[in-house]
Amino acid sequence: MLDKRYDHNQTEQEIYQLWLDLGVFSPERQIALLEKHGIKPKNKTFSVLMPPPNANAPLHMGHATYTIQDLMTRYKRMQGFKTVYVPGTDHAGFETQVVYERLLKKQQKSRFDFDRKTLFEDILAFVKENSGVAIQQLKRLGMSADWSRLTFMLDKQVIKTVYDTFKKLHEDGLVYRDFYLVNYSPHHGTTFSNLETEHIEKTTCLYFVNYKVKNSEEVITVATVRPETIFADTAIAVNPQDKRYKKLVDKTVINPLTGKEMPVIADDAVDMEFGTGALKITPGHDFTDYEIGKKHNLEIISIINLEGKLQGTGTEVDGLRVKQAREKTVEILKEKGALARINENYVHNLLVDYKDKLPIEPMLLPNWFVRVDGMAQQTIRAVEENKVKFNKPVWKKEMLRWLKDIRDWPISRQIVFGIRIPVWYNVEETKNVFVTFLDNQGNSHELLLENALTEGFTIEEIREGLQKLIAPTNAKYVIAEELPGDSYLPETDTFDTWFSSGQWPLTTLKYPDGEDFKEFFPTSFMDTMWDILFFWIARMLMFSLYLTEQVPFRQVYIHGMVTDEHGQKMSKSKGNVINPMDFIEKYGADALRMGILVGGNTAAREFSLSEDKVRGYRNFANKIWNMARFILGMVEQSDKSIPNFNEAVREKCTAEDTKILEELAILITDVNNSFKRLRFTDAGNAIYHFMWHRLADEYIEHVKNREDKDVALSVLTYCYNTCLKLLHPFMPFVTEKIWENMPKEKSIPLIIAPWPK
RNA sequence: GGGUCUAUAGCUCAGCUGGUUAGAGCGCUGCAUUCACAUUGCAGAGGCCUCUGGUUCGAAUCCAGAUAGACCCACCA
Repeated sequence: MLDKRYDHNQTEQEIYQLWLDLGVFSPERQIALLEKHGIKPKNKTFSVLMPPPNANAPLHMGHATYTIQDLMTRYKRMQGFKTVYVPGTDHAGFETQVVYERLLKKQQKSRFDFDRKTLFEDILAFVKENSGVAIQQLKRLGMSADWSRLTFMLDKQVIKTVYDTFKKLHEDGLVYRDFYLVNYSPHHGTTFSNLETEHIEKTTCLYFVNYKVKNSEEVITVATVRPETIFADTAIAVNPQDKRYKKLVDKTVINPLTGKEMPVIADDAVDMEFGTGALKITPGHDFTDYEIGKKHNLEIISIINLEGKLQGTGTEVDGLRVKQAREKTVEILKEKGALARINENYVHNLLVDYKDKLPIEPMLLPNWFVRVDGMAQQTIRAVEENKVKFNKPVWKKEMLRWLKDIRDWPISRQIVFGIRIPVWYNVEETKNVFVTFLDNQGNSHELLLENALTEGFTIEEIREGLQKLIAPTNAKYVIAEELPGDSYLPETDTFDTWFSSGQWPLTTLKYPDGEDFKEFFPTSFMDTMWDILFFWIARMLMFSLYLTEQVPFRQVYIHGMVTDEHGQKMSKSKGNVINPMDFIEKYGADALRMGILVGGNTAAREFSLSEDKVRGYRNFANKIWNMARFILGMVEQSDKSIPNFNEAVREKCTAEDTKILEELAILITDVNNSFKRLRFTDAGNAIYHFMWHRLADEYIEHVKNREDKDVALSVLTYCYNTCLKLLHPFMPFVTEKIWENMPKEKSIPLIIAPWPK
């Protein structure tokens, strides 16, 4: 009846369709089906939220770890919990816009050719066009998610919740607007949070520049990698302990480029050991200098604009990009004889964005911030009190460390594809806002609103073609979802993606009034990788505690990164990237799932996945397939009167039978204990070993020689069917397919068959 | 600079609160094919458990140090 070899491709499609037809992923339907089969469900729920993959990108191997979530979901579902696995997709604002802009570039266009609204609609259409892929692939992995509950990050109800949260934060005085030195990427045209930046080592020139002391022959030499920012210098700082410079403190020096007088100040932040021990202070373009500048009340000068070009120096460097400006500035310094020397092999840590590793300019820009210390305190308490559990102590520690050191959260992003910050500026009251817009003819303008109005543009025309708006920090505004009146222009910044995804448990379950929220919140199990522990897990905890005073999930499972067979991170440049779909094609989703769940320890920081491993588990699928063939063949031969395993059969058992039954009982206990301890590898390994090396290699061989085949076959079928149940959460497809064909008492689908106790 | 983790077979890793002869998968070697399965079976080789000390009747396991590697956070111009 069954083919000699197990054909995963055909079976997996067929079985997934079977589950969809049953509707069993829906918790309501699950309960109805259980009752139909006369099984009493547990009076408890189990809920898991899927970390939303990017809607417009295909899955990568990291997503194969979603099988951890599906494993728990299936395990609990079989135990009779009312179970829901809620899927969703993310708009991934910044990432998606980057991808889309690359497409535009190929068409010789750029985002500056479109007004906000058009650009947003175009990107959304692009995402929608591609958004089926990720979901199709999740289905191929076997995710038993309730697709009727699918949430997209830009769904109406999500935006509604995000806006409500923003309003509440504002009412509670936790939102503020401030000029602040932020991580600005001239390349991407947006601000980043500290979490979105990193440092890379780079060899550059370290320039030693002389600053003359006023009314004296003396000079102070300063070491810098950024001579172009000398135009914005407002002081020289030395360490108060530094004897070399003691007599120069409070003296005045002359800026070699601008000729401006600036003070020499003393500050502990200066490292005597570094360079010359004297530090030039540029509060407008450096984070340390900004702090020092504020402390000493220094003027803050900004000479780099949003395109990364210099402006306002009154010299030939104006209009040059930072790199060229630096070369030009060095020339000028040389001409003026202010350049002492250059160290050309200086290695320093350059601040870059996480995406393209391009330089970040610290820029003084008005930004929206969320005051987070209160929420952080609340979260620290919840974590310390173990309201939320982590699978390893290290993650709890990491979480607390980050929360205790948290800074206010800049939530503005200057990208279009996201949820717009629902703020409107009354431009009759505040006219000194800076606007970039396309007029009726599609020509671009970049100027002060006042001037635009004088030039004859109407507010409406500007609003329609608006690309970017920068309002001063004291601008009057109202919070509203829709245009509040004719004299208003919208804030053009969008929320940081993590501002909306941080509310994922609330938005997917339809906080505050939805049925799902009442029934399934707090959720039971949250699985993700450690790279977004702060980005996402921390933010979800903070938002949920702030809004509901409850943690959003009771158990956090942090899994490691999937690496190649040598423990190397998969990356395009290394050429070792494996597409999960290739493995599914070749070896089946069941085999890939086993490769992830059992082939390595998912809780380790990294775990390797090799083709050999997955092939091995494909072989295992075939092995259990053939065990079924053997059993079915025997049943057919033996005049079809194999008794179900019961007390009568048990009385006739031989020593071998009793032994295998005892071992099965131990297996069940072990597997349940392993699940309790979230040690999936142990559970899977135990089942694998028992089925292959005990049941197949030994017991089946024994059965072949038995006189009382009825008894032996009854025991064998019982053991085998029990193993199918245990294995189902790991290898759902092949087990369900075999289950359909096995002799058994009840014809309940394996996916909801009662879990062995 | 602050913090964390790892080191066990050729490879990838288990080995949990110390306790017989240190385990698995893959790979390797030899043998077996009208048998449910060659996507198989049987047999086998292969380990100073990184090093040095310490605690202990007993250490892969606990402690200290060394060496090597990985990561997180912060960042010095």
